[in-house]
Amino acid sequence: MKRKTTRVTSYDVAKLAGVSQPTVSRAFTPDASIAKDKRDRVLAAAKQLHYLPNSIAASLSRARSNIVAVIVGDMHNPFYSESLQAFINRLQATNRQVLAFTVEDGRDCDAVLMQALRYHVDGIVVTSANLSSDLISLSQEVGIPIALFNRSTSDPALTSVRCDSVQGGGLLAHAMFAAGAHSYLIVRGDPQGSTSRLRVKGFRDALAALGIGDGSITEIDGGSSYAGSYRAISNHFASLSPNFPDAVFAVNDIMAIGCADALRAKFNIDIPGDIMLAGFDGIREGRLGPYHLTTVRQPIEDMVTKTLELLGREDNGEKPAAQINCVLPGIFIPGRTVPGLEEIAPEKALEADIESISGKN
Amino acid sequence: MKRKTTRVTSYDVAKLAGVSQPTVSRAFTPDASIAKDKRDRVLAAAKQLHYLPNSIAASLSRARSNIVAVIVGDMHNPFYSESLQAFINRLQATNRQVLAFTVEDGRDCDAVLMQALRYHVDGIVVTSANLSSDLISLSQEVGIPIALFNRSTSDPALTSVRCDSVQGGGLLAHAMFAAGAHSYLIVRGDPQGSTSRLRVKGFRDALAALGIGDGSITEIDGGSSYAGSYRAISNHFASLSPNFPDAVFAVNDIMAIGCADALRAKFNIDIPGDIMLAGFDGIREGRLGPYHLTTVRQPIEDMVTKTLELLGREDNGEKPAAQINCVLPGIFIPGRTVPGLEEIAPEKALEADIESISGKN
DNA sequence: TTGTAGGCGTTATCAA
DNA sequence: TTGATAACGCCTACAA
Repeated sequence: MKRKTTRVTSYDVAKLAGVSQPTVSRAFTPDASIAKDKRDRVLAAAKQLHYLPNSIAASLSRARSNIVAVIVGDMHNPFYSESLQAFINRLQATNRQVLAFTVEDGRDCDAVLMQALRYHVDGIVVTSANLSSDLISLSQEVGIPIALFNRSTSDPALTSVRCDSVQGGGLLAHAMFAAGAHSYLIVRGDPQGSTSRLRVKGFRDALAALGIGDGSITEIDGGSSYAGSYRAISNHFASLSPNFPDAVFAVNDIMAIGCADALRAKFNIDIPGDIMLAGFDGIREGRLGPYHLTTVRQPIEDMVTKTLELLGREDNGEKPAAQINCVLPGIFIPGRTVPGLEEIAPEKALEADIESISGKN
Repeated sequence: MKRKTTRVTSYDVAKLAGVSQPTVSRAFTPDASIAKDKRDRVLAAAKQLHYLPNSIAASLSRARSNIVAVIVGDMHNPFYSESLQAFINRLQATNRQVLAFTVEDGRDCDAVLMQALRYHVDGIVVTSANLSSDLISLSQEVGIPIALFNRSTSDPALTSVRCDSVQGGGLLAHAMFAAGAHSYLIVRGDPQGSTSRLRVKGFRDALAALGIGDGSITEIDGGSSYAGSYRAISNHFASLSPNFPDAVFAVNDIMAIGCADALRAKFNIDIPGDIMLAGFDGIREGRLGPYHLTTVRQPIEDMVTKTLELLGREDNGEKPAAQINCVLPGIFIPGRTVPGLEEIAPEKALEADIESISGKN
């Protein structure tokens, strides 16, 4: 069976360079043992023929694709697009590729995961999505490591990397308490998700330690999105008119931004004059002029580093006996939405904020 | 030579199911001719063995990877992360994968492109990045189609899909003129990029046709980013104090947002009371409460459709004789930053705005 | 509809 | 250091 092959292969290069095909392969392998003159001759021939090594074939032969799958749950939340970007940058720098997937609302993550497994990727990063335990065991069967990003898990088989939600929530509670808040409104996120729950827990625990009783704390559901929290705030205050809290804690920045917009537009509330506000994540949008959100930044770069390290470790067969749950501390970012904080770095903060936001065309 | 193979292959499944290996392959091929009972038997065996077809091997054999590379220039600009998301969603729906790359400032796009070519992807989408003509011809040599997204080109060999910058700029000029603006400030983007230049051209041409002379128009460089335009506005008005224009046109939304923040924070200017403002792109952030930016939305979905269609067409060997430059019209989005527009859809606009923004955790 | 045989383009093994 | 040869796991062509 003959195929009309149109692509240039290593055999073509070998013939032109007067060497064997494996020698061509060696010429393109960094630390291969090959005479310098042969390598030069091969590379010259390759350039002349416009030869490019076929990574797909290499992957098949090497049983290693140099591809990492990144499954992003909600690209609407800038935190996740920032995370995706971080993964792409980091992997690109080490000559690995990112196979990117999105999943709507953590729904049919399984189908997507299956795709990734079929490509025999070196590892899979899952951000905020729900995977079935079937798929988890399948991935282990196949030998492809999975790591959860920004998500904790009770499944002992899963590795995860996340920011310390409890500690972060506590930092924000302390800041608002120190600024004089007595009554609090918490705008929750996804009730299924561990992230929202832990942030709320950290916040409440800290308040309790400070002597703030449950009677001074109200919780509402913010639907985990800008629109959801905008509506939640609108509805909540529309019903019991003047009963405004001193402080609002939204479990993530995009929701906090929704709260800010709703409070200002619907109720003409000054932030932080009338009500102070805090979010969580440290997304770039939170640094925009109208917000200057007080928040806790997730250390994305460090989290990415750790995630890839854990994936690589498992990939080398160092299957840990126990589950690894890496929890990194969050970084408190003072903003203008809690009074008395900006003084920490009056002008520098603004400049830093501006620099941290970009956007070319 | 024996390899200690650990993975389950189609041969294992074939043996268990009592069929030949190609039959296993057929069982996993949607429209293959295979008896129903055999397919069932194969699928049962596959499930039992946790067999997953190896897409890498399939790609090699089929000379077709079902992978499309998407090279994103600037993930800091939400327009590009939205575009990337659109590509991922669309391709995922048709069982294709996205190999995602980023390029800093369109600099060493070539290295990244080379990576993509090596994976023998089915096509490459390039958004806002500069590629050398060497690489372009190489890709043609190799037979991998490239399409530019949101970028025009003079290179006759390149296919491109973009929004009509000239028409869009014109729409915004008309809107601001109709709202009573006599003097204009244009905040430019990347001077190298065609996008910024064409948007400015469309804007200026329309103004000229309306009788606004060059003397009433000032142009400054906004550095193509939030930070750049924030600084540009700050510097520009700091020097010649009270000489404020009636209207500001920033060539993209993220820059317009930077302008809005600077105008408000540094000069206490009311938008649109003192100065009206317009952007371009239609990013989600522009819909946030404090902005409600008047802008022209790029029809991302249609652009993605068109891009993939053109890539597919070339992939089927239908190499067009001439360059294809697809230009789709932009959609005028009335916002609150130009007076007298919101009346078009008073309450519905806001609701629509809220719905268009999400963000789960 | 099914099986046999060969090829996709590389890397790994082993002997020279 | 180099070359012959055998995998890698699948798909395609062809014959049965």
